[in-house]
Amino acid sequence: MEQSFYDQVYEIVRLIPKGRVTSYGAIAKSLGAGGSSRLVGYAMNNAHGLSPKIPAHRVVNRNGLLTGKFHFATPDLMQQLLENEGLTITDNKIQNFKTHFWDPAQEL
DNA sequence: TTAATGACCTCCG
DNA sequence: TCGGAGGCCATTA
Repeated sequence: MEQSFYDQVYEIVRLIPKGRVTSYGAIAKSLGAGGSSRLVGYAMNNAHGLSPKIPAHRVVNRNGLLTGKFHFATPDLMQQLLENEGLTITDNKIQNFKTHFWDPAQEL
């Protein structure tokens, strides 16, 4: 199987530095698929059993909201992981999201 | 090949 | 300000 959109997503997600977060749309856009923001989330669905582990908890929606937290082993896992990275989560939302935002296109 | 799905994003009321 | 509906596009069955 050739390097599909998935692999691109996985690679970028793995490049997310500790304590940083990004959005699905930003990843999709950096891949040149601006409109396929949903594909990023879809890829994450398969990223569950991949190795090395994909820090999907560092990927949130445009509002910095933990929309996909229910897809983790436990809904609290995502928030806990982010807090463990030094981030602050309130109401399933990342505080200072803009400050901790990591733009893949900026690194690539 | 066709049809259905999805951890999103944006617009309209 | 809040809620609902549509659109994008690749992957899977």
